[in-house]
Amino acid sequence: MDEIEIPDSIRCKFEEKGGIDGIIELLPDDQRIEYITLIARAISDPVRLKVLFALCLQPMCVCLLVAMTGYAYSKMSYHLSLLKDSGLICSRQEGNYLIYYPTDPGRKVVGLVEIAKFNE
Amino acid sequence: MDEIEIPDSIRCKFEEKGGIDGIIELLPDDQRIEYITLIARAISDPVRLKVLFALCLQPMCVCLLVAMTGYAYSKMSYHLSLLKDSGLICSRQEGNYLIYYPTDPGRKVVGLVEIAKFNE
DNA sequence: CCGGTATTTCAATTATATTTGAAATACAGG
DNA sequence: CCTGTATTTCAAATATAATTGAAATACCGG
Repeated sequence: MDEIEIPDSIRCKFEEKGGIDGIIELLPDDQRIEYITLIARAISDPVRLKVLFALCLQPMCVCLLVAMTGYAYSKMSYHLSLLKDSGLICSRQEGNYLIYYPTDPGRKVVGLVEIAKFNE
Repeated sequence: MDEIEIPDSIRCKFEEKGGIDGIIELLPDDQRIEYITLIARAISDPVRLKVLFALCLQPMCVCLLVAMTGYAYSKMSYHLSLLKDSGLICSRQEGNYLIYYPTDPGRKVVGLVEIAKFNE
């Protein structure tokens, strides 16, 4: 099936694993890949990541997040909606206020990031 | 210092933590935040994530990655450069071929993602 | 029901990321 | 040195994401 030249140093191991098709089978399925990239995109912005961390310390209303970051309301609202759409945070209404707090996956993501010390 | 109204349900805990300034101090520092977002951006694309997973299974030359994904060379090269710039993969030359393989942080990222089963 | 506060939504703009195909580079073997 | 293969680079085009400020919504207390 493969008509590709494969460099000697990897051919043997590569073929042991069933070639390209074998490797593809060992990869996470597309649904999982999509989910991971969704989460990664959500935390790929410094303010969104800080907000997620902060909410894990303390649920907060939008006005506090605005005060914490210096962002405009509309900007914060946009970023909160991305975090919400990715399932990392949610909110409850209390009077005039919307209190945002992390979901279980949100806490898990923060936990994993904290494990990863990346001490290069 | 804060001239913001804070909803009752969170005021107490919020002030215990030192208010906004207290919470900001508990957050990861900016350098760390930037590093995490760099990594997150790198794996925020499905093909880049698959490539990283695949390289953890088996170092590969570009032609194999191209065959695996169906991407054009120039496209694959662009995505490889992003993964490389983020420090998740690197390469060694062997004759005509460039063999890409994961760095330690690259393997660590894949390991963390594998831990995170996100069984919602 | 009215005025005020908290927050979101919207449309227009700007910025960033990705794709594309052609041309350039780099190496191996004859 | 010439040819072929592997890969990258580049500039132009396209697509996606983020910012902005104004207007809309939602809820509260009087």
